Amino acid sequence: MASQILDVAERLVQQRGFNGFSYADIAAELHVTKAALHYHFAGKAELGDALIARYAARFAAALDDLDAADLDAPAKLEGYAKLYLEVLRNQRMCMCGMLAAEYQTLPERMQTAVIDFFNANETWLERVVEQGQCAGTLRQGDSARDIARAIVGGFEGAMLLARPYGDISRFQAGVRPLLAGLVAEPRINHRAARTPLRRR
Amino acid sequence: MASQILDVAERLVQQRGFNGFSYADIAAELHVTKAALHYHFAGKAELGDALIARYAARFAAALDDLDAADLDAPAKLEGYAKLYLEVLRNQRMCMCGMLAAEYQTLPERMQTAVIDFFNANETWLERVVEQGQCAGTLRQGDSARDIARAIVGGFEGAMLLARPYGDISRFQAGVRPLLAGLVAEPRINHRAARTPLRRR
DNA sequence: GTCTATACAGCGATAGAC
DNA sequence: GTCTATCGCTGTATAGAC
Repeated sequence: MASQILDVAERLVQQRGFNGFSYADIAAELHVTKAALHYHFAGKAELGDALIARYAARFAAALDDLDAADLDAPAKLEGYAKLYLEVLRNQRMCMCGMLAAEYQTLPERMQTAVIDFFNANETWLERVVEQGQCAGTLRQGDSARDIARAIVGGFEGAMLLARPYGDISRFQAGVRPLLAGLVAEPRINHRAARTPLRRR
Repeated sequence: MASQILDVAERLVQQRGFNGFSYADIAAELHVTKAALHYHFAGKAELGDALIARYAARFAAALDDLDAADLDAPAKLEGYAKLYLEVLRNQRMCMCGMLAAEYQTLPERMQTAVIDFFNANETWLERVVEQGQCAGTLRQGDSARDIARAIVGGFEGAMLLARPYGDISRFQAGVRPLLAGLVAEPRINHRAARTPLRRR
């Protein structure tokens, strides 16, 4: 039961925001009463904690899978983009992107958890970017940390805007130039070089 | 009076979201009653309409100023970034970025107004990018439209993430690699070339 | 674990006096 | 234009029976 509650609440947070749904919404959808929900999650703050914890764990597992696949940096970034695309396909915003907007209104524990989520994302991306810069598949110039921040920000922002338009292709269109600017130019006399994320 | 109401409401929307504040919040801050607010704005939906209209008009005027300054494309983009930076400095999110997150919960007229805001931004950026591509100051490769979308998305996303951290430099760090990837490489044998937004 | 019933605060909104 | 007073509704949360 707890997991079904989380399923419904998760969708509602991602589509309407933490301040945009109520226990009554969840209860109605599951055909139970509000009181039943309070048995599983004492209050909305605790429900929020559980939502982020599960979401972050699932995301971390997806990143582990990408690491295990032994891909080069551009391919890993492409896989990372696919994670976002899947969320968008369900007409949702990234949960923590949504919560970032509402940040000032969140209970303290949720605030900390949101920050932790983005820290984990940035750390993972930073390693990928370092890998790519060493291998020469990603452009040098900015620090791996700054590039990681540009990627998270660019992806979250592209999602944020694609959703109101109801147009997934807007996400892809907005992300492509960002990645194109990060991937290293093929070296002179290396005409045959190509990667999934090459410009054009 | 109406403009003071808008001032307070504007700050509350940008910091807490449209679902994160109430008439009571505004009334308390202005030392008036809720009923007084309803005299100026019939309902929250009408208040929201007025908020976006004023915000969008102010933003459009700022873009006009940038056009009037007769700058090259990278300088215009830098000026555009400064607009975002100023909002962030006041510990706020872009109003329409915030509303984009809450989009599904907004009254219909507000939804339309949010879309219009982003359309105007993209159109302006698209012209700037075209100008830069023709002049050779911005990289070719992606369409001006896609690059414009990447810029709006990247900026909104960088804001979205910088605010929870309470760290303005995060915005700049996240935006720099994005712009660096868009600005054209200085041409060979043009060592002296430099623009405000060059890589490094 | 789920229910009924209820408490109590807050919400957006309105009527009518001043 | 602003007030007092109040409405009807929804919000989160709890007590206690089953």
